[in-house]
Amino acid sequence: MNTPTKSERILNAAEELFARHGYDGVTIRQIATKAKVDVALASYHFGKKEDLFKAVFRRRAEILSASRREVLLASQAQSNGEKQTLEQIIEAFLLPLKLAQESNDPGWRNYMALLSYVMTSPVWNEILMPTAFDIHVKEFIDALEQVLPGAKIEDIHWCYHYVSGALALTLAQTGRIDRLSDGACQSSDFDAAYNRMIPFVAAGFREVCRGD
Amino acid sequence: MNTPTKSERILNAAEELFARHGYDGVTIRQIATKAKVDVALASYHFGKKEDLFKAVFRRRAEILSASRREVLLASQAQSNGEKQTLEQIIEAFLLPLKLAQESNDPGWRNYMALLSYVMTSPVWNEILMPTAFDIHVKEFIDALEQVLPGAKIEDIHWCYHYVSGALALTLAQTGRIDRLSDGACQSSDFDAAYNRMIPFVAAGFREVCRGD
DNA sequence: TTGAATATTCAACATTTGTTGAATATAGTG
DNA sequence: CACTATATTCAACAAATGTTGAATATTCAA
Repeated sequence: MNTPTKSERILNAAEELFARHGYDGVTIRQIATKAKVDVALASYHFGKKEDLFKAVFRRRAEILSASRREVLLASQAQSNGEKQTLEQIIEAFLLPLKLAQESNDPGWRNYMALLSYVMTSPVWNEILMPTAFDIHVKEFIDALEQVLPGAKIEDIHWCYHYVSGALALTLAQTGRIDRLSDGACQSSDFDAAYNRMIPFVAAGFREVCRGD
Repeated sequence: MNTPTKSERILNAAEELFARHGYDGVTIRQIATKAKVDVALASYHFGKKEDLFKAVFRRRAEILSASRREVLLASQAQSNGEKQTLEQIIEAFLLPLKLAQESNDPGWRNYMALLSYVMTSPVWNEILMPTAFDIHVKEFIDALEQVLPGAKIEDIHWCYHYVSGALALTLAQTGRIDRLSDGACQSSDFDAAYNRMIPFVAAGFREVCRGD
C-alpha cells in the first residue's frame, strides 16, 4: 500500500469536501488544509477551482462507467441466446455502485455522495453527466427496450428517471431514513437499499411499460 | 394583484437563486440585485444569510405541508369505511406538488427545485426536513402501513425512500431526461412524471412489501 | 402637526476568496 | 557531477464576501 502523492491527497480531500458541501461550499484553502498541502499546490496541479472539481468527478466516473459496461456485457453473455431478465439488467446497473460502496476505500463512499450532488444539481448535471455517463446509460436503456417489447420509449425514459432518482437519494446518504424510521433503517446500509431497489424498480417498470 | 413588498421581493429572488445554485452558490448581493433592493435590507429583514435561507424554505413548506395533510384526510374521508387504496395514498402525497407545479406562480416552480436541493443535501436535510416535514410524513407512512398489512416496517421505509428519491430528482428539473431522450420527454412536464410515478411506485410497494 | 416606530440607504469594516509570480527545493537525465 | 524539468513554498494581490452602525426617509398613530 503506497502512500498517496500530494496530488492524490488533494483529489481525495476535495472529493470528501465537495461531496458534503457542494462546489461553492468548499474553499481551496479547506482542501489544502485537509490534504496537508500548500494552498498554491492545488492551482499548480489542477488549474482553476472548476477544473479541480471536474478532475475529481471524472477520476472515478471513468472507472465506474467501465465497470458498469463490463457487468452489463457479462450479464448479456452469460444468458447466451436467452433473453435477459429485467432484473438482470437493473442489477447490472446497480452492482458496480454496490461494490464501490462496500469496498474499504472510503474515497468511493465519498464519491457516491458527490455523484448524487452532480446528478441533482441543475448546473453541474448539464456540464458533467453527458460526457461522463450518457453513452453507457444509453446502452442500458437499449437493453431495457429489448426486454420490454412494445413499451413506449417515453415510458422507459420516465421509469429510468425514477430509478435514477431513487439511486441518487440513496447515494446522498442524508441520514433521513435513519431519523424517520427511528433507527430501523440506516442510510449507510447499501445492501438493504440495493436488495429492495431491484424488485421495487422491476415491478414499477413492468407496470408502467406493459402495453395496455 | 398587489405588488410585492421589498421584503417579499427579497424572498422571491433568494428562492430563485438558492434553488438553482444552492446556499453557498448565492451571495446576498446577487439576491439584492435581483430583488432591486439595497444590500443591507436583506440583513435588516431576515438577519444572517442562514436565517434568510431558512425563511425562504419555511415559507412554502408550511403551505405545502398543510395542503398535503388536507388532501390525505379528504382522501380518507371520501372512502368512508372502505379501506383506501395504495394508489390513493400515493396520489395524495404527490397531488399538492403537482398542483403547485402547475400553478402559474413561478415561485412555486422555483421552490420545487429548492426542496429537491434540501432533500438531497446531507447538511440541509438534517437541519430543515425534520421540523418542516417529518410529522406529516409519518402520517403518510402510517397510512401506508394500514394499506399494506403484514409488511415489515423496514420495507415500507425503504420504499418510501425510493419514492422520495424519484420525487426529488423530478423536482430538481435538471433537464437530463430531455437530453437522454432526445426531447421525447421533458423535465418540465410534471404531468407526465406524476401520472407514471403513481403506478410505478404502487407496483414497487406491492412487490417489496408483500409478505412472501 | 407632533413624535415615535419602522423602513431604507449609504459607507465602511475586517475577512476571506481564488489566483499568480518569484523564489526555492527536489527529482530525473546526460 | 552539472543541467533541466518538475514540484513545492512563500508572500502578496485585487476582488468579493457578510455584516454593521449611523444617517436619512417613510409610515403611522396620537
